[in-house]
Amino acid sequence: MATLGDLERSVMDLLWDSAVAQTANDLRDKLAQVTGSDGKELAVTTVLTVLARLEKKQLVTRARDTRPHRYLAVTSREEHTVELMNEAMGNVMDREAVLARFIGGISPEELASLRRILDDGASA
Amino acid sequence: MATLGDLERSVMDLLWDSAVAQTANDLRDKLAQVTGSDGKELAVTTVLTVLARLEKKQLVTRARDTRPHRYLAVTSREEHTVELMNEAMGNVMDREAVLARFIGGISPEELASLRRILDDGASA
DNA sequence: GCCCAATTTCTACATAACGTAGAATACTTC
DNA sequence: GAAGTATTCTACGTTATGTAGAAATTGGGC
Repeated sequence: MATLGDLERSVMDLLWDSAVAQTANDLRDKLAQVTGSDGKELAVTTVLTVLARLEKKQLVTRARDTRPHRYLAVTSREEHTVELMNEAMGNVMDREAVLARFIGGISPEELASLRRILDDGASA
Repeated sequence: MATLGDLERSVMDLLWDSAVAQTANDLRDKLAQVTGSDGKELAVTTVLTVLARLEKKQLVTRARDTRPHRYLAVTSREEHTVELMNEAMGNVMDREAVLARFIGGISPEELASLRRILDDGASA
C-alpha cells in the first residue's frame, strides 16, 4: 500500500470519522474547517481527484447510483493501521525480535490491554 | 520518517545484514549480485547519492576519517520496523483496537512468542 | 612539492506521486 | 432542451527517488 499524502490523509480521516457516506462537497466543506483555521476552501474538483485516487488505492468506494456520488472508507482506520504495521513487518525475518521491541516500547496501559487481549482470545 | 524507495531499501538491507561498515564500492558490488540476476552494475555515484540521502534521513552514518568512507546503518532493521509500526499507530486514537486486530492476524507461533515475551518481562 | 588515480560532491535529468484546479463532458430536472 | 450540478479529463507545479556525468577533493607515490 502506498503512503498517503497530506490531503489524502485528511480526507481519509474525515471518512473514517463518519459512519455515513459523504459527498465530495461535504468533504470539501469539512476540510475547510478541519484544515487549520485558514478556512481556505478547496475546489471540489480537487477533492474529487483525491477521492478518485483513493478509490484506485482501494481505500475508498463510492455509490455511483446516487447522483452526488457518496464516498466511504473501505476499511476502518484501525484495520488500515494494522495493514501498515504488517506491511512494515513484511520484509523482516526476525518478527519475534520486532514484536519484542515493539512491546518494549508501549505504555503500561497498552501492555495491560495486550495481556487482556491475549488472555481473552485464548485460542490454539 | 519517509518511506524508502526500492534502491534505498536494497542498500539498507545490505547495511542491516552486515555488521561491519561498508564502502560505496562494496555496496555497489553486492547490489549487482542481489538485485535480481541482471548483474547490472550501478554507477558508484548512484550508490553514493543514495547513501547521502539515507544519511540525511538519519538511517545511515559514515566514517569520514577513512578514505573510502565507510557506511553503516544507524539502527537495526528491527528497530526501524518498530519505528514504522509506531508511526503507523501514531495517528490512531484507539490503539487498543489496533493491537487487538494486529494480534488477531498473527500466526500461532508468533502469538506464542508474544505470550512468552509478555510473561518474561513481567514488569510493572 | 606535484601529479595521478580514487573518491566524493555537485549538478542534472527522467519518472512517479501528490496537491491543485480549469475545461470539457455528463446527469437531472423542469 | 436549457440550466444547473456533478463528474471526468487534462494539466501544471512540487517533491521524492533512480540514475549518473562533470567537477572538485584528497591520499599517495615520485
